[in-house]
Amino acid sequence: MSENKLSRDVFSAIADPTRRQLIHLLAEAEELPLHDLTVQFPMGRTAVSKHLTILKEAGLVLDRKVGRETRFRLNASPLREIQDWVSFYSKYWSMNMMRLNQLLEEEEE
Amino acid sequence: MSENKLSRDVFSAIADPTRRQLIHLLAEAEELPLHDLTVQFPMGRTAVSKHLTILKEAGLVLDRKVGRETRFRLNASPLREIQDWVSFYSKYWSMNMMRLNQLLEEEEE
DNA sequence: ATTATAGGATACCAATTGGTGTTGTGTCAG
DNA sequence: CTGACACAACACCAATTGGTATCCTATAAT
Repeated sequence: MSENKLSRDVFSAIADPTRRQLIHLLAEAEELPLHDLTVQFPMGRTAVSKHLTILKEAGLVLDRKVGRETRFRLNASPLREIQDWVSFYSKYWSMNMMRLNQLLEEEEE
Repeated sequence: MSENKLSRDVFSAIADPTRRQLIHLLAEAEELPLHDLTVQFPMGRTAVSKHLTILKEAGLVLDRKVGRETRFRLNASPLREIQDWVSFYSKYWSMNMMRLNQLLEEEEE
């Protein structure tokens, strides 16, 4: 029933520094209304709300209405896709390290 | 002339699926000229070249001229920043968090 | 009941993004 | 020498992004 109308790419969702900061705030604070989030940024409420919508579309944020406020909380599990993607390349930067070490060893001799 | 044109955010560099595929191709192939990369995409040479420029600005790709062709290769180490960032949140997608979200959802009803 | 607050919904705007085609230049093959 | 090739450098364009200001409704406080 709760179908996501527009599924957003997680990679593009975390591309914006404001959205990464939102993720950080929500990770620390468990649950926050829009107002409390807005005051931490040098931009208006509408802009923050748009960023939260994008995070929601990527499944990174959930919200619930409590009285007159909408409280947002983090759902970090979509970030697993990022970790899976990036960990594939970890062997490539350790490979670079091995090459560098090789070059340094050759230089020493 | 040690001018680094504009240091690009690694997060935004990997936000585009075309650029992620370029990273993948370069990871597998060690070194590739622009032409060999272009034929793998449904777009023109100029578009692929622009994506490679963005990857270069993020430090993810290096290039060298060999004769009349420019060969590109991967430099994966900037991806470490991504891994550092995402690994911080791994604790948030644990089973306990999922249960908390579930409890909050039930409270809503 | 009145007023202040939280935030959804729009309309609007400038800058950026992701693509195109064209032109020019250096390089390799006949 | 003459083409064909690889690519950079532009100019250009539509769609998207990241922000604004404004209006409206629902809720809370007095």
